[in-house]
Amino acid sequence: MSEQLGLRERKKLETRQRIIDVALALFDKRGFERVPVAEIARASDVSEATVFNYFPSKEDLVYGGMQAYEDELVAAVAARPDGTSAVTAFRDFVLEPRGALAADDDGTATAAVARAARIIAGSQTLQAREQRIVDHATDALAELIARDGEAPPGLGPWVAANALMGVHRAMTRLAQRLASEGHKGAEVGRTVRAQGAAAFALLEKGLDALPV
Amino acid sequence: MSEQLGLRERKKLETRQRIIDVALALFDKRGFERVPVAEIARASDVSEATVFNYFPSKEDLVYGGMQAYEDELVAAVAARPDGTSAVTAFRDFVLEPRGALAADDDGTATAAVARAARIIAGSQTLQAREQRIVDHATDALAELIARDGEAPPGLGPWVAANALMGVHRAMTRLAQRLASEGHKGAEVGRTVRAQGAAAFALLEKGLDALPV
DNA sequence: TAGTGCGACTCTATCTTTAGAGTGACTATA
DNA sequence: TATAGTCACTCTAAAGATAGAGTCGCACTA
Repeated sequence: MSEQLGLRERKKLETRQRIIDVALALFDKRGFERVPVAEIARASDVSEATVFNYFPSKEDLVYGGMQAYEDELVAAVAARPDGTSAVTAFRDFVLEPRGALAADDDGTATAAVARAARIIAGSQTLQAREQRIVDHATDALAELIARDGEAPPGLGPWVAANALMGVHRAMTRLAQRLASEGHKGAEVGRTVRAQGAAAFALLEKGLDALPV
Repeated sequence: MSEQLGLRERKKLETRQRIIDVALALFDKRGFERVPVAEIARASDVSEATVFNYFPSKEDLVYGGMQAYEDELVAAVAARPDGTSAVTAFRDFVLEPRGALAADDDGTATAAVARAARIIAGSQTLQAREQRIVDHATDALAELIARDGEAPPGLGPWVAANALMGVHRAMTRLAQRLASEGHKGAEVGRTVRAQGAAAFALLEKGLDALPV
């Protein structure tokens, strides 16, 4: 757990995290659009310039984490070992227990998930940004898939990428719903992963496998 | 109470105070000489260079406040209004209720005084430094007194300065003793000031006034 | 429709802190 | 008495944060 970071780097991480915590708390209370960045800066004990040093835009205070996750996801698929299909790499990455939801004994992480859901639900700006992130990841993924097979360039790669991303989005929404309903971390994680695995299986076997 | 400082200046004060607090706590626990500056820096969450940015020497962590007080004292005497004697200006400055000891309801300040006494008592280095500070202030004071009267340059000014500084030191030691014995702030302040006033009166009337 | 204000974001100079290597005194130990 | 180690303190370059002014788009209002 102790990353043995230098003082400089450790303080940067702390500042970054403090800004995020403060901002999300304010967003949750008053709504994303009704909290000026200047106020976040004041409450975080930094200057406004510092907030923009860390986060290129106000939206990144909410979506920085998600953006990073999508980037990692695409990178993981791109860097998969030979012999592993893009679909498998995608599935393995998404299903891997990770982050706070893996072991969230006190419910802190689930509370954060529920809060994020509330914040996003309350802002069209943020919903639009989520869409853009997903679209971008989908395109990148489709590109990878297209490079994979020798099939002619049709709709296949993009449709496949979209289907995969759909599982990911569905898992995210399920997690948000469960968290909002008060279920605690470990259970949420298990449920989401199980449902996700089933969904991937469905896609792999083909939609014909859907029970009638 | 709110000084309306900018962010930069406020953080500097906070950092400075945090370093002092951390250092004194460590000194009290282990002794001045047995706590490396590097450890103070680590525990204060700053680099060693930063400690020396704020405090020219390790001793200044303990004596910075005292040094500043002596400087102010000499400055106050130097800047006294016309018609006021150096002795009067000195006495008024020293007897004025000031700082934490003026109103120390919860005993925080007295605890700090007692701690400072313990720390100093445990280090010859610090005792020597205290002596140097007092000597320096005494010389400066003697200089001011000498400029005052037209008397020939004899021992008078220095002896007078020393006598005045003696009252100040005696008051300090009384405060440290009372604090160490568990007396609380407001009472300590009152007692010290009363005893100090009596001591000044004795000097002013001349030692012949001492009861036999 | 022109004006006004707010708020996101940028830019530059300056201040503060850190990293990291180094010096010199003193201490303990062989 | 040589040797190694500890520690106070210094120095320089680079990183990070702040101040303060300014741009631009947008909403509200006269």
